[in-house]
Amino acid sequence: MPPEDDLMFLPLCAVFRRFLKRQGLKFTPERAKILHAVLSKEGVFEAEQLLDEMRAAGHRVSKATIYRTLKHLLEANIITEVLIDSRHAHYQRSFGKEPKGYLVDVDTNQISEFDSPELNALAARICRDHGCQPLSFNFVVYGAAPQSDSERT
Amino acid sequence: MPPEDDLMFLPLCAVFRRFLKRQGLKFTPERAKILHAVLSKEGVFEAEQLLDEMRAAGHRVSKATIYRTLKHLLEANIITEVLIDSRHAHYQRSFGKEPKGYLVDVDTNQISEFDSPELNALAARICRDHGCQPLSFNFVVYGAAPQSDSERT
DNA sequence: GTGCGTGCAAAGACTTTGCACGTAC
DNA sequence: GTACGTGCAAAGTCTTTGCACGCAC
Repeated sequence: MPPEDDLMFLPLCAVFRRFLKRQGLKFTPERAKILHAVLSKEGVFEAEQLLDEMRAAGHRVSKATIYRTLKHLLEANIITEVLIDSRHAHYQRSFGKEPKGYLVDVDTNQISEFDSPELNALAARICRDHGCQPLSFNFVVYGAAPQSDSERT
Repeated sequence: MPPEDDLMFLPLCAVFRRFLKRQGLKFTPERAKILHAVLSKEGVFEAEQLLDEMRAAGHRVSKATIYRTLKHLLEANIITEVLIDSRHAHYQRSFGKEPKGYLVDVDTNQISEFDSPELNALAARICRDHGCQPLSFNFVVYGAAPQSDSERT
């Protein structure tokens, strides 16, 4: 885990504890470990990935607890769901970050994120035009990276 | 079905037939009926909805055939997938339409579409900046419609 | 007549849930 | 000590697939 993420761990731990206490929920070692694993992910991640990486790191967590904790992290606004495809859920840390846009290379499935100051404004304008409060948005662009001659079919 | 959709049926039928022939596939009554049902949908729709409506209209089609045909319609670029939530797939007719943006009212789950000339340009620019070819994009804004006093919790 | 298409039911992928035991507060 | 949390396995939801029979070409 890069050092910046360790820097985030303690503060976000506190945020999460406060959120849980407010809901009458408990802060458990499993939840702490899952939060730590989440913060170790640079970009977009999936539930199964978290599980694999936590197990590889020697932590014993069940899939059920991962899913249950991701739900709490979503409610606590520490992570956000990113809709990349319709097969399974993708998440990303969002606490302390501006909403992003995502670019998916459909050949490699690599996902990069980009800042999108104009998207915020656009989303807000669309909502205003329809008489509602903007809550969030999801913007994903799909592109094909030019392939080298050797790869071309 | 509104008359405009009937106007689309014959031309899109021809498009679909050509697509199928090109792939060595067959044009069957089931595929025709599914295409007709798809064109009857004004906005975003789901596979299960199609099935229900077709059955209500007295057509006997299996779920499997619906899913298999939706796949062909996607490949034929007659419909497009819209990522609204991570639970199940949403589709919309796309043949002859510009790509749209979508606004979801999270209270009522009502989905409206809007034109987004600037999104095309933005998606293209993002791709260019990352050295790839723009293929498509998905932009969904989530908002809360202001509730009347009687509804407010 | 051949090969693709269809319906059905079973299997698959991802996510949620019921239950018995454990532990944060 | 009392909820809430956990792991496990089973159930749930949406989608895909195997198979035997049928039909478009």
